Amino acid sequence: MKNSNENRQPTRRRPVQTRSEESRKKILQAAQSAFAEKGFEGANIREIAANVGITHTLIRYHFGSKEQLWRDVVTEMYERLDRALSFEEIGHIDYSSKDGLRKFLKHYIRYCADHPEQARIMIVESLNDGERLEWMISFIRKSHTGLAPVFKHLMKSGIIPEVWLVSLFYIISTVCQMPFVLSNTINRLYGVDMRSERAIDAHTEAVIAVLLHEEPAGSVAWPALPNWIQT
Amino acid sequence: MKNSNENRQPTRRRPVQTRSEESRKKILQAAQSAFAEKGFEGANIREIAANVGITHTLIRYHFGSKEQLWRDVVTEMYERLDRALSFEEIGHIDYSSKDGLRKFLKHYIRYCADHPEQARIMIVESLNDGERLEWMISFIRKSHTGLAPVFKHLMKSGIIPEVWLVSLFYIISTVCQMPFVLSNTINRLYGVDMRSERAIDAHTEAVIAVLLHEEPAGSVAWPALPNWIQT
DNA sequence: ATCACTACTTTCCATATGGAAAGTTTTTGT
DNA sequence: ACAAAAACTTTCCATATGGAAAGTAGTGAT
Repeated sequence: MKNSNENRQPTRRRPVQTRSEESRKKILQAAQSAFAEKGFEGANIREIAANVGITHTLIRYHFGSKEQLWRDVVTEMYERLDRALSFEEIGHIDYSSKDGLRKFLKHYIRYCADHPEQARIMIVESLNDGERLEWMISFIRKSHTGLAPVFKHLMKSGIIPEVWLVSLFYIISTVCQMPFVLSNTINRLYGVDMRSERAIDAHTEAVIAVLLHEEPAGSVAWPALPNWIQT
Repeated sequence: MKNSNENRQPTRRRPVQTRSEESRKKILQAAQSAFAEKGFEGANIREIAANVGITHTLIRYHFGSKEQLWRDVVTEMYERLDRALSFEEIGHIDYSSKDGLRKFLKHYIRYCADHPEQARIMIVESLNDGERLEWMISFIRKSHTGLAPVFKHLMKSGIIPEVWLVSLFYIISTVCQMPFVLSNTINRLYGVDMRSERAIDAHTEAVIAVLLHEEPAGSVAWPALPNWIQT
């Protein structure tokens, strides 16, 4: 009744219908946006359902509860991150080189730009604290466990100064994430759309330049800024 | 009726009583925590009132509405930030030197550690977007306007690579803020209390080392980390 | 002391929300 | 085509929430 997987073959008859999967996907997508915007408590399943064009009770039918919907959203997000940062993708890079770090940053910044909801949901739950954060910690720990050797190697190779690992982790990750997490503010403040290629490229260049402490190539045309900040 | 200032001397008689000011202060403090934890919609004035030991209608009496309470909280926060980063404090520093940047970072990181709610509220409202963010933008713009010359100077002096100003702003500010914004996650993940002096010092050292790209002095004993990350 | 004003509480209301129960429609295997 | 199962909707309920109205208690000037 609750878990979607158990729901699939309960009496071992009748396969899942395609319309069901379509509804599920649409609900998950809308729920991800809602939870990222409003947080768990602020989001409401009626609105999510309305955005998908269904009734709120269908969410309960598919996911059992608002809480379980949230868990399925988070699970899917971290699986997506795993795929994006899997060793198939970046595992072959030589981390001891500056070029390796550059590639990693490009990969991760692109991911953050494409999926800002992930960091948003993580942050919102961190603020709230509580059981949902505790549950999410296992996913976060997995990510950190995978990346820790990379960062340690970078420090030992002298590419990054040797600092407290926790700080380094949050310096690198938030520098990649936050402009996209805060895209609404940046848009209202600077009139820049952080989802634009120009902005993503400019930020990628900036992060690489600051972390590796080298002047940017200058190949990127930075998005223009309004007058109040220009002079 | 609505605005607290108008409420002070409505019929220009009877000064404000001290108990009133005490209630106001306590409400503002509790509201700041609540809004930072749950966001505007998630926070509820009944709970805030209960934490202060009053009834929720008294909040309405003092602030007019939940919305106005939020505005007063935000206004107070940004006034506090203004005081902390006012030119009296850091205006005399020579920004063109590395030492100037070091002093600024120490100042600001200390502020973020002492008042993580500010960045939390700013972030939550950015996620939500809407009228409240628009209203808050004027405060944010003021901060950015004040700091932009500093960052531009640092870039022209060659202390920081010349990058897109928006990126630089969010790189520097979030690097200072986020570990304290996410202290709940860090605590659950690494067992480290980011409010501790050791953690604050370690992070300050890390930020300075990474941004200025110099090996840390090593005078700070980093907080110990759990086994799963150690090896 | 007492009166007027401030500070605060009690009570009530409309609405929103997650969830439960029961019903209806659509799909599918035979 | 038809019965059974899945997919989805309608209806109802309990609770939570912000706010309004009216009442009570505390305070200070005279």
